[in-house]
Amino acid sequence: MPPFSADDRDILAETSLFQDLPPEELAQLRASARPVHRPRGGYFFMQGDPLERMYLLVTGRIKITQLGPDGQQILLRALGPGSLFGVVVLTQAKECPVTAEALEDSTALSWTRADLMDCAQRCPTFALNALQVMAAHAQEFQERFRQLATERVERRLAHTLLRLASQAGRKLPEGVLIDLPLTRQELGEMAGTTQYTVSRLLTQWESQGLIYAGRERIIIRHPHGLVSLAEG
Amino acid sequence: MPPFSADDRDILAETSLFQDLPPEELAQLRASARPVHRPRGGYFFMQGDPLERMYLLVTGRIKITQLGPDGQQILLRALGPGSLFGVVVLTQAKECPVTAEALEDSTALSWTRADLMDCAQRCPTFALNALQVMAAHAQEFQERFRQLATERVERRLAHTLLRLASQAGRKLPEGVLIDLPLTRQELGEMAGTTQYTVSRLLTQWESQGLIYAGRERIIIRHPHGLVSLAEG
DNA sequence: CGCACCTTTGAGCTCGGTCAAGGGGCGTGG
DNA sequence: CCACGCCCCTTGACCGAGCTCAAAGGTGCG
Repeated sequence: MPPFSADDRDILAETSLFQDLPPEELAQLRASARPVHRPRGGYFFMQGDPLERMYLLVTGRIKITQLGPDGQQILLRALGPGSLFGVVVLTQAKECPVTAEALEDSTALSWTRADLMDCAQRCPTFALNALQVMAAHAQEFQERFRQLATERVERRLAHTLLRLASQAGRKLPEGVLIDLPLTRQELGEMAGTTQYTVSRLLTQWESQGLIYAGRERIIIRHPHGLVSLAEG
Repeated sequence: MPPFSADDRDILAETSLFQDLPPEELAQLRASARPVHRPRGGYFFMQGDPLERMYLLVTGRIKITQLGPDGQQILLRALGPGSLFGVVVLTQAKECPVTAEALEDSTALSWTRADLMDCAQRCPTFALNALQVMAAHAQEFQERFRQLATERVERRLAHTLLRLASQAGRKLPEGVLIDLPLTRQELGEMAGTTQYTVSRLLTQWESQGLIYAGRERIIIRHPHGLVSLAEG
């Protein structure tokens, strides 16, 4: 079996980290990619593991979580096909700072630190792309930090839903489906609140016709309504 | 007047972004550096400005703040000599996402995006260094995001003081001075709380002998005491 | 000396976290 | 196909950490 299919080629070409690379570098990266599969509930890596690989999700859904010293968990990101994770391997960090768990059966391509660092050494474009990716993360978390510090739960949850919709939204006749199987608990871990508060807010918004709230399934019926909640 | 002194040379060599660069690149960077001065209360850049320059603080103190859509401000970082700011100019972002204000009379060296990008194109080491810097930011804010989402005010403020001490601490016979003129208000904006709560906690800690709390001046007498508060 | 701003302290209140209980959907195994 | 059980979700009641508002010292600078 070849290590990748025609689909994988598309995925590499569509990933911002690999934009504008010379063909020989792309070929090299394709050759050094290793496919990895994890069943639902499996881990690509766990917080504290030695940091060895970067991943590009091909199929499935995963979540990135971080555990506090007292066991409180937060959900940093929930990702679908085409998303990178473990980008931190491009730095000199020794341990995984987060955990990557499959929400569904998932497959990813993966590269070792050495492969990527070699590429970065040879190809400034790659290093600069990586810089963009890192900077986007830093920006996102700065922004979420501000929201958490200054905004009420209702707004934060509205922002969370809108962000999820923009990252993993699928257009349906009824509205935009958030195409990730997230529980109330997990939404709470993203927005910085509890499952109970999430449940109450979603129920309220559903009764106002803003959303449809099902089991691990949310459809946003009136995005502009949510936006006005999120912005005040 | 020459554009930089012997001190400036030391500063470049000591900055992680410029580590391990070939001598000709370093020389080029020294040549393209532009000194900038701001009085207390002045701005190096403001949120929303066109993003043009990166800065390296040579003397003085500055704070990096972000303004929410409703005018709520948070303080992201407070920096002393040797610190970089405006690193985001290395990306393709068009606007400053934050404001940099001088807490004291301050001077910095600055470079344009073009100068830096040229350097990154020629020199992979520079691009990789930049990647480390960005990654460190992303990590820090991920961590602070988790703290804000999961920890009580008391712990967050303890963490904030310890972080400030590690970044801008000066050893004194009585303890570690946080060498930044921060008000209770500003500490609150860093820890995600109000000036009132900060004041109450500092008073309490002072009465326990953990710290000395003066006007825009804090000395940590028993770091390990604060650590045990911060960690539980 | 006076003013601006930093800091403290008290009183009251509210958002949202905690705890407890119960309903419901889905998958699995019989 | 049905039944069981696990997990997800909802709802109510309570309550407490910390925010808000108000007022009154301090402190340094012009």
